[in-house]
Amino acid sequence: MRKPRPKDAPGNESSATSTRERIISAAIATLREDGFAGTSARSIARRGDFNQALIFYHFGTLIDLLVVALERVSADRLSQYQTALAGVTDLGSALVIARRQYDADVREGHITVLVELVAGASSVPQLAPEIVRCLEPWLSFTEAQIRRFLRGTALASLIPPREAAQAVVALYLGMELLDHLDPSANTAKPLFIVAQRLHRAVEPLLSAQPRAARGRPRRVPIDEPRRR
Amino acid sequence: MRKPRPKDAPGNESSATSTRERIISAAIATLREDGFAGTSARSIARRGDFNQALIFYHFGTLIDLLVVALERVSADRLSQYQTALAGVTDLGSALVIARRQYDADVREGHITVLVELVAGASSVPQLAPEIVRCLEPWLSFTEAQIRRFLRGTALASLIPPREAAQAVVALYLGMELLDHLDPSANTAKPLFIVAQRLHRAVEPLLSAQPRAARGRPRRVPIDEPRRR
DNA sequence: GTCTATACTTGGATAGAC
DNA sequence: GTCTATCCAAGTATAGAC
Repeated sequence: MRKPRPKDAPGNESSATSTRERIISAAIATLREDGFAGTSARSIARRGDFNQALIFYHFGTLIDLLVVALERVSADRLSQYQTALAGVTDLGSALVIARRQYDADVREGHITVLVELVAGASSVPQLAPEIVRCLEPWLSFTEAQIRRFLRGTALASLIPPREAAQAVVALYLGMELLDHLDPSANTAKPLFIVAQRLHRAVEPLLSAQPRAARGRPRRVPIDEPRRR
Repeated sequence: MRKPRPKDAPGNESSATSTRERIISAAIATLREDGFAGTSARSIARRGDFNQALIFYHFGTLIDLLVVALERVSADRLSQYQTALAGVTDLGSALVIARRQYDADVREGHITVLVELVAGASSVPQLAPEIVRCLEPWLSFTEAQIRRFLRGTALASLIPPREAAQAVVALYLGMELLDHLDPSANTAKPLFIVAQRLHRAVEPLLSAQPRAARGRPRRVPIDEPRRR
């Protein structure tokens, strides 16, 4: 099936791997600066100031290069969020940190790259499965956070963590997509503020019942089997 | 700037406008069946069984045709939602109706077309402003609904309708995008169920205080000026 | 491993006959 | 208004010299 590619990781000689890195960086930069539409083998090579043919020598295919870039950025950002939220125990400060992290991502354009690729999958369907693969760690991370902050609250019986995680990721992507279509929309920023406001208002009703609930909310019957 | 296009609406002779319609339908069908990646002047013409050159005669540009298709589908769906939700007064049945409507949209692939175009804007940037224009009515419709169902509840002082509407639309798009990347994900469907469950649980705390609030929630100070 | 040159394909768009 | 034939640009990918 696959084209007989030279090799994915060339020998360890001199500047070999270094060139690979240069190409990856150039690909990421091009996605960030010129968007998916402006990302071609030629434009990447121009930006990175190397020969266009090198892309095919090192990666076999432009798409394969983009997939590597995707993995790189995705893993990079996720680990940032993971370490940033590692020691945090209360939802309030988690929101503050997430917001700070998000601002940085927007400022440095990390998210732009991901969104460009996600959207780009509509033009290059072969990207779709790869994106799904890279999104999965985000989903389970988000799910874990939700589980963590829901534990012991009244909402725990109402919100299924997996589905909530999907919704959060979808909301995140959707907001970026909108802001990206119309940079003046600013969908995402005010949302964090509202979230914090809501949290402050609702918090006393929830976390104020750490274990034994006073007048605990009746468990509403579920009309579908709990998944996963 | 624009190329000297023949005319947007050709004379009223015989089957003239009828051809225009055929082309539009074929474009929509192609977007739905083959996705944005599979949508070209040639593929549209093949599906509609007419000559490829007709597209350029009637619309000047492939993109212009896609924009017309976008407007068509968007306006169509929105009016569906509007009439469906017209007489509804309580949030509970609104959720039921929205869910029914949504199921129909998915089944018939209407949303697919919109999402393909939204995502396609990453490859054809000229689509972006047109999409923003078509999204605006959805935003104000959603905002109006939120206003309507929030009025008189305790949440009214916590949730700014415009921002909430943006979030809802973003969530909607994001879920479709995810389901579209991975059809087995099924992000959207369970969300409606959770929403209904949440509503049933929270409802007594909210709508049970129609006017004068008993022990009304203190108004949390806002740290940013209210927009719009 | 890197370069130049080029083959090949796809797809938007136009000319001009009918 | 519609068709055939064709042009042209962009972009992926490869061959082969260095």
